[in-house]
Parts: sequence; structure tokens; C-alpha cells
Amino acid sequence: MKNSTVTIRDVALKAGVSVGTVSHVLNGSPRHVGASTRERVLSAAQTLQYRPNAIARSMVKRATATIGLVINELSNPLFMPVTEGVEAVLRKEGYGIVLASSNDMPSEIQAVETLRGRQVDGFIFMSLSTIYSVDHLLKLKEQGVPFVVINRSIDHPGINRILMDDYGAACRLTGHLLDQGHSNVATITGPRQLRRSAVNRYGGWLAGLRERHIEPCPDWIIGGDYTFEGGYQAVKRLLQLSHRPTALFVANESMAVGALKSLADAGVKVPHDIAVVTIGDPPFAAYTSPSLTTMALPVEEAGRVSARLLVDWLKDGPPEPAKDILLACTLKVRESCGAYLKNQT
Amino acid sequence: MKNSTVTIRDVALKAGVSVGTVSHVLNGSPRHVGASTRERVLSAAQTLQYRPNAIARSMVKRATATIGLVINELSNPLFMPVTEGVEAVLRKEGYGIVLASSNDMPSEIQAVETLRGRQVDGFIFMSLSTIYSVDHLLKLKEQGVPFVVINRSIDHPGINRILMDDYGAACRLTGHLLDQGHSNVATITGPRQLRRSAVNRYGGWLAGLRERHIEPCPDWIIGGDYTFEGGYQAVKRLLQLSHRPTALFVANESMAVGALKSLADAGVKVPHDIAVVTIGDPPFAAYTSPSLTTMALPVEEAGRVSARLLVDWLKDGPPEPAKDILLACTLKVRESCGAYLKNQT
DNA sequence: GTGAAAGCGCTAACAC
DNA sequence: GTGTTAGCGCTTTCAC
Repeated sequence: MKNSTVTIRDVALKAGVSVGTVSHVLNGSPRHVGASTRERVLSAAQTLQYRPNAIARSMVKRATATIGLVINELSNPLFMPVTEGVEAVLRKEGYGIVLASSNDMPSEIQAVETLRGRQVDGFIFMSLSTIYSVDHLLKLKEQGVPFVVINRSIDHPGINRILMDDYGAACRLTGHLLDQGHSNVATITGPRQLRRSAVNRYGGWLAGLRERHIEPCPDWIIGGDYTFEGGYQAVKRLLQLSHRPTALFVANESMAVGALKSLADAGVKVPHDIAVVTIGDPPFAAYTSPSLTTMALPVEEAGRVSARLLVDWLKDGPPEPAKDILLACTLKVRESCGAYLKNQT
Repeated sequence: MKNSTVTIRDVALKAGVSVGTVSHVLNGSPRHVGASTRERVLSAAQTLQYRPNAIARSMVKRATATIGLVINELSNPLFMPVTEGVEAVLRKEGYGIVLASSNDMPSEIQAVETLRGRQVDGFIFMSLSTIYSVDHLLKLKEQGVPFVVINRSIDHPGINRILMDDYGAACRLTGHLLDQGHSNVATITGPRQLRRSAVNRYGGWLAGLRERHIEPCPDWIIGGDYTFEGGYQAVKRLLQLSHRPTALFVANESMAVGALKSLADAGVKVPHDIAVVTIGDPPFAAYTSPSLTTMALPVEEAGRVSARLLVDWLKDGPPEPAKDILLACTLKVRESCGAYLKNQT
């Protein structure tokens, strides 16, 4: 970066004071400086267009006021709002974000190394997968590096984590279906080998049913993979069943969209012939045909909460005991569950 | 960050050499060092778990190997893939990303200042709006700060910019509609006062029509705002017209989804009663009912190209003359334009 | 082939 | 109230 060559020395020279003084007035340190001196320093800095070098500052303060945000699957639409939440509080607190994406374990480890080399003050890990080993995170913890994980299944005491209540959301959503008078509720699950959320959403569905003393029909558990096509194909399989359900809990939004299309292609009317609900509330959920009844995930909130937690840690020391925060989802009733239909008739 | 207190000195001490030597072997500098010395240094670094302090390094090299990515509207789904492209090439080249989001001019200016304070080596500006003044960018240019803009209407010589060919995309897409035998093509425009892309897409639609000597019907130019609801309402207005078009060019994907729903709600069959096409190809475009024929924007490519441009600049000096790159869109033919329908009959 | 030392721009003791 | 100075951890001349 060119031209950035105006240093604190230049300001000191121009103001006719020492660099120490300049540093003090510019940082509003407790030390008392004369009004006229302060004035001269300020105006010198102004006219020289002085811009403090944060790198040099970090050097001596041994802190960079930046945090590392490591994301896997940058392309996942869920991450934008999380990042937004993170960014909002971090910016307000004067912290910067250095971004790293990782597609697998090795690259995540690599990213952490790189970011530590860049001296980030802490980390936020934002991920979806549950298959990752967490050894490198435990190592971080052991070394006292501040970090918080979002949506990461890491069952180890003392890890600060933010989770979204997939289980509760699925349970309530299923309950909502039952409230509409359904009792034949099928599910399209996520990849339960890979994602903790898929396990929890399945578990929530089951619990929602059993809460009302309904035993799920094994045929009505269709395996999916969280993709559009997965949802499409799952419904195709479902429709081949002789005994069809009257309601369908789809484990995520992408599959729900695929399911809707599959249903439409097969001439099955939603919600008339079958009700559909899902977890995750993308902007377009209100504009599918029919619009989707969903449980909105607290994505932006997760971002804000994690950032807040980390910043507090950085300022006041680690939370004791470690936080384990479960964020609730919000029911968005639209057309696909048939609630409106029912109320009309 | 704790524990990070193993410095180059420690390595030097342990290896029984000078810090200069350590630096040389660790950076693979041209200087010759004895094989045994090198060996000792390497193993010392290894056993001490030495991690070079990038901040200190930046201090003396006067370069941080980071670039500032400034985005407005973090929530815009278009930006994820762009960021992905940027990240991919930057990581490969050893550069880091520091992220800044800005919602308006003042916050963008603020972000630039902050990032310059953090000594980023260059900038990528990713934005949508055309209403911003560009004075601060011109100032950057004047000061020799490397930067490239994506999708930003800044008509000033010497600015390196990446644009997506909205005009060409709209023109070709309209042509595609005409190829299907339509001649009554309406459009729902974007906010032409705010977005350059809206102007260009409108212009492309017009040009596509005139290329075939068709004069557009003024009634068939419906003003929209790039939102789902905007698309929904626009179609409502369109349907009140006595003389309806047989095809509809919607300026962006969100409005197209809104339009589809509006049409469905009104019982108008797509593509049978009216064909629909749009610009922008979100993942769900293939799973709407009917699936959307679109022009896919080269978003990830824009990210990659901009990053490559910037990195080359950082390494070899500014491109002469400045690059002005126009990226083409890709036609994705699906159901909503009626092409398949036509071929079947 | 290797070591010593001068900074990079800044903050924070410590003097006065 | 203000100035001086010793580093923060590293790279890179310049000696040897």
C-alpha cells in the first residue's frame, strides 16, 4: 500500500511534540495532555491524513482485534445470515473478521494454522458436518485459544458452543401437523450419518409423534440427503407406497422444495392431498406454490450470539463455566401445512 | 493468543544459530546455508512447534498478504458464490481475506479506512448499487492502492472492473423467447433508478425485441424492485391488462419466483398460458414449478477473475492498460419458457 | 556459510 | 505535562 508512509513520527514532528504524546492523544489514554498540545497533535494528524498502522499497533499490544471466521461450505445459504450477525456485532466492537473457508478436516486444520499465524485473537467455527474429528479444537482449547463453535456436535465439556434447537423444532413442527388433524405423518430425513442436525430432526419428529401416542409407520421414513434432488426422489418413492401419509415433515428446506416439485409433477395437491412442512426458512419460502410452513432457524441470532460471546471472552476472560447455548426456532405458518385451508372450511 | 510465545529467537537458540540464519532457512531464501545447519534449524522449529508471526513479518515487509473484501448487502445470495471464487484463488496464492460489509456510502468509506489501517494489500469491491458516489474509489486509485470492482458502474478510465453481461443476457434471453414463437413479450424491470443491472437488463430486452423488428408495447413494461413481493405484485398488475402478453421476461430471479407464484395463484398456467424467463440462476431454479429457464450469472467466475487480477497486480504491478472485463452469462433452458413443451408437441 | 544489528511503526514504562 | 526509549518478532543488509 503506497502513500501510507505518514507515520506517528511525522505527526509528532509536525506538531512539535514527541511520538509518545501523539500516541497518547490519539488513543485517548488517561494521561493528561495540555489542551493546546492536544489541539496541535489533532490538527497535524488531520492535515497529514495520518492513518495509524494497526499492524504496528498489534505488534506491541500482542492482539490484533481480529477474529478468524472459519466456515465450511461457503456456498451453504445458511451461512450468509450467520456471517451477517457475526459481522454486525464484531464491527460495533471494533473487531475485524478474517475469513477462511475449509472443505474438509485437513483444510480446516490448515486454516486454523494460517489464522493463528496471522495472530487472530479468537475463532468462530461455523460448520454443518458432524463427521469431523475435533482433535484440533481440543488442542486449541488446551492452549487457551478463545473460540466458539456454531452448530458443531462436539460433546466435550468446556467448549463454548451455540446450537440451534433442531430437535425441538422438529418436535413442535410435527405437533403442529397433528394439530391440523393429521395423524399419518411421514418424514424425509437428512443424511443422518453425516449431520447431527439430521439425527436431531428425525428424533424430534419421532418424539412429536410419540408425545401424542402415535407410533410412526416404518414405511414413512424416507432417507434423504438435504439436496433438492434428494427431496424430489424421496417423494417419488413415497408416492409408490400403497398406504400414503396425509402429511410430510421434510428435514430441510432444499428437500422441501424438491418435494413440492415432485408432488406437483405427480399431480398431488398440497396441502389438500398432503400437507408439507420443513425446517429452515429461506426468503423464497413464502413464494413457493404453495408457500411453505417452516421453522425458521435462528441463523443471524447464532451469529450475533457467538460473536458477543467471543468478544466478551476477549475482554473479560473466558466464560466460567463454558456456555452451551441452545437457540430456539420460530414457527412460520403458511399454506403448505393446510392451517389456512382448515380455518377457511 | 497464548502459548504463541515461541519466537524465532527460541528456534535460533535451540538450533545454536543466529536468528538471521533461521529466517533464511525457513523462508527458503537464496542464501546458502550448510546442510547440517539447515537440518538443526528445521528440527528445532519442529520440536518447538514454531509458528512464524505473520504480523511481525508484515511489519518489515510492509505487506500483509491480505486483501480487503468489501461487500454491500451481505445477505444477497449472489455474493456467496462470488466470495467462494475469491477465496479459492486467494487461498491458493497465499493471501488472506479480511471481510467488511457496508450498507451505505459512509459505512463503505469507513470500512475502507479501517482496512487500510489494517494494511491490506488491496481491495475487492463487490456491490450492487449504482447510486453510490465513487469519489473514495477515485481517491484510492490516485493513491495507487490496488483494487478491483465487481459489478459496479463506475465509468472512469483506469479502473479495473469486472462486469457481468446483463445487457447481452437479457437480449439473448428475449431472443430465446422469440425463438419459441412468442412475439408478445412483456418485462418486469428492476429498480432502474438504483441498479445499473436493472437498466442494462431492460435495455437488453428492448434490443432483443428490436433485433427482430418488434416494437415493445408500453403497457408491457412493468416496474419492479428485484424483490419477491415486487414480482408478485407486478404480475398482478400485468394480469389486469386486457391485452396480455404470451411471454414474460423478469429482470431477476427473486421477482421471477414471486411472478410464478402470482401466476399460479391467478390460475395462469406457465408456460402454457404465458412463458417466463429470468436472469440469475439460484440453486432452486430447477425445482420451482415449473422449473425456471434462466441466464446464469457468472458469479463464481467473477470472484475468481477479480482475485486473479488483483493478485497479479500485487505481484507484477498494475495491469496496463486497466482491465475492463465483461463476463458472459449462460442460458439454462428449463420448463418455464415452453421450449420443452414445444418440442413435445 | 554465518552472525550482528538496524530497523518496520507503534505503545508503555520510565524519566524529568 | 511532556520527552525518551526499550522493545513487539521478524527480515535483511553488511560484516566477517
